[in-house]
Amino acid sequence: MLDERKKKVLQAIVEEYINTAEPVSSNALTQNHGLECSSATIRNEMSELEKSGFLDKTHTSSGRIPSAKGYRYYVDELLNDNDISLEEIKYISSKLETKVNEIEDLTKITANTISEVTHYTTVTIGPKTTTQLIEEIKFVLLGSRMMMAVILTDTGLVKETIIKFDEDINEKQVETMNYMFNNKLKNQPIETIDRPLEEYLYDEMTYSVNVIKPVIEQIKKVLEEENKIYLEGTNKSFDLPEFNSLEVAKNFINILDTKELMADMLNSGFAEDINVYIGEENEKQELKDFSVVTFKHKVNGKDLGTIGIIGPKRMDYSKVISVMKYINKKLNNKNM
Amino acid sequence: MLDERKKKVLQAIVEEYINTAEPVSSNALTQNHGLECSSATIRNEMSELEKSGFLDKTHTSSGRIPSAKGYRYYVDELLNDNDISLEEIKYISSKLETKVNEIEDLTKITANTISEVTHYTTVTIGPKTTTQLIEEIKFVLLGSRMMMAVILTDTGLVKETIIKFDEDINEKQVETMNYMFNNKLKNQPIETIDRPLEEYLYDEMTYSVNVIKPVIEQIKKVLEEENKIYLEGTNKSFDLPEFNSLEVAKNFINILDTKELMADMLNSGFAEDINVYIGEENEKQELKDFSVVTFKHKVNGKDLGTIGIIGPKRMDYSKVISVMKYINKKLNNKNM
DNA sequence: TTTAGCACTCTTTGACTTTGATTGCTAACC
DNA sequence: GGTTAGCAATCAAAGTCAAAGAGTGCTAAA
Repeated sequence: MLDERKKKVLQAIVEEYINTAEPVSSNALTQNHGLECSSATIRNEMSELEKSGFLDKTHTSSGRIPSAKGYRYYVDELLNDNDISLEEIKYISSKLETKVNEIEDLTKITANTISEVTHYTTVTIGPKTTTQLIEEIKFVLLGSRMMMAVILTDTGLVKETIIKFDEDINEKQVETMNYMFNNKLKNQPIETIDRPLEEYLYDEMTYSVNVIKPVIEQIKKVLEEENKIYLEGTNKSFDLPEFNSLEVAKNFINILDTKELMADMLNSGFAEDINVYIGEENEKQELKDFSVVTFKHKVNGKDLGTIGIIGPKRMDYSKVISVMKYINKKLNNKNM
Repeated sequence: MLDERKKKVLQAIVEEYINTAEPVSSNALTQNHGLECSSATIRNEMSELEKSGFLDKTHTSSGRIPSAKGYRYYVDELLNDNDISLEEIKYISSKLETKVNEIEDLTKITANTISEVTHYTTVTIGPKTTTQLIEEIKFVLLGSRMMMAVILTDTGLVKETIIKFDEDINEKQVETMNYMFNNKLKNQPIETIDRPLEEYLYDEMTYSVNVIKPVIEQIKKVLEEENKIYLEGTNKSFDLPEFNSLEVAKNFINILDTKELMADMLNSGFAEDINVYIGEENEKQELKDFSVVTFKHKVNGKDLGTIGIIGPKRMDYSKVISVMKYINKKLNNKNM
């Protein structure tokens, strides 16, 4: 579709613009980009790339910037997905070797690492519990009117929640509950906690609705509720020149503050481990001036949640994708 | 110290400046502030208030703005701590009646309410665990090499943590642990988890260091580690005119992103329930251009943590303090 | 003690100019 | 035919300047 030299010019413009955040002039490309021709020739190429929609101009006499189509072509065809230094490899490795007890902590460390290496803001959400199986459920009495339910899923996720009662309960009751819930729920999908379970429990159990109802409700709630969103490196974005515009900065803060938007952003997306959304490719209108790269991270095939990088359209896609691919590889060798 | 009219003038200037964010002119005070005199008289008063250090000027021919001393005098002597409307009372009451199972949730709801009513950014930290007593500690086996420890303190705080082992453990061992830990730790301060406990356990117990060591370490860690910081309404601050300066906005984001700074900010402070720090009164240099109001919230005397409001020095202290006092009253009648 | 009047100060705004970077086009070159 | 030098045209950014407007401080009178 594009001849070799056009590809080179496009790549050079995208990379130069990613580096400098300034519209790229024909002159700037005559040095250090392996293009053995004059600025006039490059001007001709640029003009044609603009006609085909790969480049934009900010005004008639300005240099060129990549268009959405230009970025997309770069991401699909031109980027280097091994753009990672030895120092970065060492840093990432050491961070990922941190011993963690909870999946959430590994997700946080991973997100933090990505943010540190790429200097972009990351957003994190836990894995959807609704697709998982219940491996074990345990109840612990705390005091006389409070109980904790601990649920372990097949992917190693642990969720816990506190349940309060209006009447005293005793160890015996908790034990029975432990037995019956496990009996009915072990290795079952989460939807099982519903009518059938409720009826079974009412029939079989000796104690009252006052005890059973809050238990079922609270467990359902904690398993179905939206996962928490974590941010890393919000301030990093503010070092970028595009955030010198107050409007952009405000916009960005508003977006990060809207947790539902963030959750939708992270949960949408295709089956791919890594998805790139450039500007208007984002489903959400609010994100049209930003690019988002989402990364579903897994350990031994177990879904740990999704990490998103959110930054300017002029994002360093090579670096971001290289880092994610490397982390992906590393995590798959990790034993948890 | 200040005669009545000077107080009135100072109060009027502070309140006008809080409302408009513009330097206040002598003319602006002749209307709607109950000052029965001409602008010239007010100019004379303003001149004297400036000499005594209560007011500042941005330049020779500008109106006046309150100085740090001016704000302090206003907060100590002039503010109205019942500046709260019926709608606000209703809104706050309904929010606080939400049924919660965990202390953390109540803190979040309270912080969210404050942020909604005042339109400022709030920062939240949980109560210090180190001052609390252990009421109960329970261990739950999850699978064969994983255990959850649940710790209940005397103030009703529940902390849980996961512990992983390099060898299999069984229900019997967990039961013994339950017995022995409770035996030694019940109603004891958290410092008890230390040498004495360790030695006692090694002596008395049948199983190995491999099992006991991670348990003690992890419990210590979770009880001693800094509480998480939660932010509410970061974006709200960006509607204020002072955040139209990019420098201020960046600064603010950096501050909010520095969790240690936030933790220190919330943990410092006097025994008072409500503390006000205006500009340079803040211990931390970084906060010198902001004001912080901290609010230790309690239910029936039990410490639930600290909520901080962070905003411009031109903060609506009356509203903020009125809201906090009202919430304080409400929470003390709440039964948990 | 209060107030009217007025000169003085200083910011803000907008119009206008200059500077400099960059393009697009044309004509010559290989 | 593709490549390049040369040059006019374009436009943003920065600088200059004057006018407008808001507000004070001082003086003298009430």
